[in-house]
Amino acid sequence: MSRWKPDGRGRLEKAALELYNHKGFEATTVAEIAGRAGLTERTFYRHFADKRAVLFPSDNPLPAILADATASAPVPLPPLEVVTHALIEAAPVYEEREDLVRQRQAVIAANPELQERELAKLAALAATLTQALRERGLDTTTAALAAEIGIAAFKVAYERWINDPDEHTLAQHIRETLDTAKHLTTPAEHAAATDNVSFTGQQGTA
Amino acid sequence: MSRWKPDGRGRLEKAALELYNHKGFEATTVAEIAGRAGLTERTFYRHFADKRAVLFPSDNPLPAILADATASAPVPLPPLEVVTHALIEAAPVYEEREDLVRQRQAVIAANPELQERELAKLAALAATLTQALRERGLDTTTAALAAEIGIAAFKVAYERWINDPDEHTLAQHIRETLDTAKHLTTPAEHAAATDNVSFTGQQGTA
DNA sequence: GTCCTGATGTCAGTTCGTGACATCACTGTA
DNA sequence: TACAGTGATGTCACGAACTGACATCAGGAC
Repeated sequence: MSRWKPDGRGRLEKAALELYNHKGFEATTVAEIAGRAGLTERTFYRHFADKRAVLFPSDNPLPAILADATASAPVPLPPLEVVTHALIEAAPVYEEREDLVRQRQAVIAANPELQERELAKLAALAATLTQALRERGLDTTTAALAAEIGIAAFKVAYERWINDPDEHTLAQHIRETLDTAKHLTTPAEHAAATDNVSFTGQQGTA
Repeated sequence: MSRWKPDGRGRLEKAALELYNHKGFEATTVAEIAGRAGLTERTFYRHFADKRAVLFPSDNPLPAILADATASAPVPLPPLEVVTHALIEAAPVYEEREDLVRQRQAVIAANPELQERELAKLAALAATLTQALRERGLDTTTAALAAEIGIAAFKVAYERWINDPDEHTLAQHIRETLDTAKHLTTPAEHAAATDNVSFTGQQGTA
């Protein structure tokens, strides 16, 4: 028989997610994770760069999907439509793993360190999109702007998807959010649509 | 005479920036910073939450400026114009400290950990903007979207300002970038403006 | 069979970050 | 003038995050 139980990496991922959920990210030590997976701390660091990386898989398919979708979009499409197309192509990656994504998101939402890492990952996706748009012939600024705005809209759409359970698909939220974005420069009835203004008194100057 | 030299915090900030510049962020230990400032490591942590915080001042005036400018903008303005107005109001904070800002940015650009923190700070600004927009009567989604798009555009404008020395002011870059954003959904001559397409072959799948 | 490879273990060390307690110039007050 | 209180700092001890160097040893290649 084999010298070790198979898929050490998978066991570490599973153990980490369980512990992060059960007792919180900060309160969980790497030694605990490794122990639960039947491995040592040192081995954890052979699979993951740090304690946070275990939640951010390195075999992430999103960059490739975004790059391919951007490259293959019809040529006459305006930049933000290309980005919208690419993001909708990527949506199934989330939708197909909904349970895991939600569990993961709950852990991230509870910890600022993990939120930082999440933002970094999104920024990396924006960089991927930027490069792919440049390869379509866009100048650097336009490419970067379309990419960053696309990711900005994705953030909002993703949060809505997470918070409005099975109301819509993520792809639908992305489509709707980017449609909303188009009207942000017209002086329509944006103001005081309803009176549900929250007078909390705090300014959120964190 | 006083028991200690005055402005320990300031000395720590100065020492940290010098060392981060000179030998890099990672290679600099907190003990070194404290030593150079004539203090101890423990005292460093009384002034700053961690090694990175020394580059991100806690008395940051930006949230208040953005919140105030958002609250005081003319009512009939479309959401993205309100955000543009607020960002331009905030620009002098950077422009007035240009030397320090550039030095700080060089350090951040050289280190992923610091880039993460920078992204987190920008996300906090987006949250501040979102709240201020909601208090103007915008619904949550529109507010969040306008705020995130504004910050996305700010990122691009800021990077252009940093890289194009004294070409334009930051405020001008912000204005131009957000003007560009308005045309991102129209199928104009975005494609192949010139032939400076870079065929690097790599997909940037980091 | 022997050699090599690769995933893991062991161990020692550095650095980050924190809690607990000590010090002592300065400040106010009787 | 004495004396208590305050606050910025120092000292010490410690847990936990990472890392480099070397050891182990099943299984596959030849």
